Amino acid sequence: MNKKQVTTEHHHFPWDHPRFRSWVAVARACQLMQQTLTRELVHLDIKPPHLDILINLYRFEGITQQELARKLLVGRSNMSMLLPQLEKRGLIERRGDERDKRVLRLSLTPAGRTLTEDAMEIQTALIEKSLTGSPIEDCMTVAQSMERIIAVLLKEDAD
Amino acid sequence: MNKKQVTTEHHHFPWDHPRFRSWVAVARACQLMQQTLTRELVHLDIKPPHLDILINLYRFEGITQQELARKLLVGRSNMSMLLPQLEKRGLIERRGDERDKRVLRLSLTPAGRTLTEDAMEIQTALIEKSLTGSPIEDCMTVAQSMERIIAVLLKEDAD
DNA sequence: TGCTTTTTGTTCATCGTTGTACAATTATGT
DNA sequence: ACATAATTGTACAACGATGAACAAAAAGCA
Repeated sequence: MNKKQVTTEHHHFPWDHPRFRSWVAVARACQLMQQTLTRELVHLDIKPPHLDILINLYRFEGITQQELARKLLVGRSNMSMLLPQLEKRGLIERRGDERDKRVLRLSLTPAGRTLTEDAMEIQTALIEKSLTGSPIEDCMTVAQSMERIIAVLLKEDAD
Repeated sequence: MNKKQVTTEHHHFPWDHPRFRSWVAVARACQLMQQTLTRELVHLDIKPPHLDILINLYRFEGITQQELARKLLVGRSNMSMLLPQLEKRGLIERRGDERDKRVLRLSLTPAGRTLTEDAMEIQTALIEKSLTGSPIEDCMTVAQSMERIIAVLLKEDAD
């Protein structure tokens, strides 16, 4: 039995499929990264979901809650729960738009900007440390595969 | 200013780092995959966390709640919340060990086994469909990178 | 204009996850 | 043997995320 005969082998169990095993590794790595980041952000008194919000406000000043939720792939109600917390802590501001009185435009306060920079430094350091074992071209391959997956699944959403 | 001078450019923002962008793609893909799987499992009345449990019971009969929690990278209390639900639905069994009266040995019932096979088929199909755009060697590269990340972060946990 | 539909944000009940504290059992060490 | 420590599972409060129902505002259309 030559190992090259894989094309004739039947994969009875999911974990025999290379793509399945590959994806399980992705999921576990994500889970671990999230947990580790949570621990390292504890000193700043924020959690990964808050950091995701702050980073997007850092990049896209004046964004809307709706747009923010869409970028983060979460529901609007989620933003309605988290944003008031960050506002009460003086990290962000919510100002109503005069032209469209429905939307609230979001922006970082100076304190929020400083905190975001500190948190991004922590996150970047963690990612760099975790990925130093992988050459850049491998990271590019990973990114391409993930972009493809995202494209497929987003197209799936349109039905 | 030529755009080719990237080697001398400083990366002021995290999203300018290739590894950072790469990881963001990984995280988003994971999030989307989880949401899509949740939708596709709704007919079986289970969610991804339950499926993770069932698959592990399928592979490792007689496993302990503690071992199961360790494999899934979650806390023991989580298993104490979810497993009684699955037991009440007649999908799993929890039997006490006679030698060590602390532990509960877990196993699938016939109904649980059938449901698990149906759910695994759905999950496998979803993964295959999402990854068909990526050749096998790319999947292997992804798997290797993720294993390295997992190794780094698990070593991090040991302190 | 006036009516319907769509969009934006909030509220609420529900669920999964976590961390802590706790009880029961086993292992360790003197 | 006996006291101490470590392990296993549970109970509980807190938090993030979801989906559905709702109110207000804007857009589309007759």
